[in-house]
Amino acid sequence: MMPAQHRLDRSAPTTGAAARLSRLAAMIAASGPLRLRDAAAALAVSEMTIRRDVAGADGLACLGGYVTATGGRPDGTGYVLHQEERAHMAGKRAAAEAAAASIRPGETIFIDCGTTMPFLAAALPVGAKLTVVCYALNIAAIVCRRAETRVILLGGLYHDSSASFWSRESEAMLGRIGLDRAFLSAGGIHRERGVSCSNFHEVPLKQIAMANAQESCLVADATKFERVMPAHFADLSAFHRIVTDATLAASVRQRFAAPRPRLEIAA
Amino acid sequence: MMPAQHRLDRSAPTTGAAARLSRLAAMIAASGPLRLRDAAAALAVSEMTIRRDVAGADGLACLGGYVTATGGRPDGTGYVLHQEERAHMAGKRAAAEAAAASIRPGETIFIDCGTTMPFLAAALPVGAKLTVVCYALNIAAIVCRRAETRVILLGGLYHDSSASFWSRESEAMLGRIGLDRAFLSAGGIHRERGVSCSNFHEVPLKQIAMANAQESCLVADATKFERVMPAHFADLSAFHRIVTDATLAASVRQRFAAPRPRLEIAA
DNA sequence: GCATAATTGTCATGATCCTAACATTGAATG
DNA sequence: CATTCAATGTTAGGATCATGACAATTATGC
Repeated sequence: MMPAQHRLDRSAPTTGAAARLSRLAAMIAASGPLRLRDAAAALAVSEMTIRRDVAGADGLACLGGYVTATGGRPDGTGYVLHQEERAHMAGKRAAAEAAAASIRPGETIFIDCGTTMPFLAAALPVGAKLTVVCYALNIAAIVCRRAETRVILLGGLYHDSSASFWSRESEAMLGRIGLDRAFLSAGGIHRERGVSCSNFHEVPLKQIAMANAQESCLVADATKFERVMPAHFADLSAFHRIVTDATLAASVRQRFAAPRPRLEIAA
Repeated sequence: MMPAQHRLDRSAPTTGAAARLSRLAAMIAASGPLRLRDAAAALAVSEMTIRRDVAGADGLACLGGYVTATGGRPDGTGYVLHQEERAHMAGKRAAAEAAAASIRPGETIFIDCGTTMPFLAAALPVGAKLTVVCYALNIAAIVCRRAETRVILLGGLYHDSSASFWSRESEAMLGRIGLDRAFLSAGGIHRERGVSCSNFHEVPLKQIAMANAQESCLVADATKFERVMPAHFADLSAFHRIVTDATLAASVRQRFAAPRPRLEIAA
């Protein structure tokens, strides 16, 4: 009935299941998912033992012959998706695609970071010869695949929480770029308390982009309304448009009915 | 003989394989790998169509029933590699891994762009708490997954040929970063005509990195020796080490036998 | 030294995935 | 309207993966 741990924990285990697990975790953190047979060969045990080790561990899983980290980070590490994270996927996509529909060929646009913006990046009109300015790794990864598109990535120190970069030089660079449209995301949209996000380093970049853009467009699924996040970065009136999805409650729509920003509901 | 494109490009592709691929990439960027059946359901097509789409795309792959982002694991297992990257893969990996072995915990290192450097990025010692400076998208994609690693990406305008960025601001930023080691790649290594690459925009960044580093290490497979590319960026004597693979011809080894740079052959 | 228990390896079975081949749909063309 | 071709769906098979049972090995305690 009682499980295995009948020995005291050592501080540095060099043999046994615990040692294998830590080595596995290190290998995966270093270079991504690992083939099960490679893991078995590297640790000089059978695949079955790897499976058993992983089965009794948090944060690791065997899927499709690979041993991989669970927890699904935005860069594609790990296989397991949290239901929570995907719950509003349809809303994000609808809002992002509606927002992207307004883009005209030849424009220079700014794309924010966050989990909504990848959908916008993917929905950019093809063959439109755009110039895209961004500061997130996952956005760049999508946009850089497009033909006929100039991509400017604002670099700097990487922040894992939003897969984005920041530096003083990036602020200066962005300040010199004239934008046709800026597409911003937000974690909170509140009638009185304005628009906010969770990461403070994003604030200056968002603000500079809005200041330099002829049109500022806020893109967010309906769950972001009436919420407030720690980092305030703009008042509602600073936006020309808010694009969201159709699940926005009627009462909220009423409260946000104003000439500016114009509230657009994606079909 | 003529391929598919017999219609003029529309401004917004709402159907077709290209549109599905973009959406898939967005979903994966937003919330990690997807179950194949979920992807099929979300895009209202069969799993077979998802497989076919993904098979004809770079950067995505189907693994174990999931569709996931590739790029980051240069070991070839189930991953799509560009033709260029396939060539001399064993040599590139051997040289890169030998070069990475010299890295000590806590160091600040510069990693160049090119097809050899992803192997080095993947071979960085685990748990070493490094600071990594880079200017290529694919390098950043690998390094940003590592835990306990600070990543600084030098941004700017994207150049597709080497998946790298360049800007004046990046040069300034790099100029202010003190480096323990700079790992450089090259397309040509010639005894008299020095070290060269194909893209001119890489030249200043390489030179600044070398100037700021305590040790400059050239990493290249054996096929790069005795060749000259258009953009000269350094003399041989500017390097402390050259790390290459064991297929280097004996005659060439003799010619490059010098106290500096020290020629190291990976086993 | 022996008995016991934990650990690991091997095998077998069912489930799932991957690929190829063929059928079907739909759009463009004459 | 018929034809043609590309794109997609369906089916089936072999390959691979996942899981449980059991055997072999190693470690531990008396």
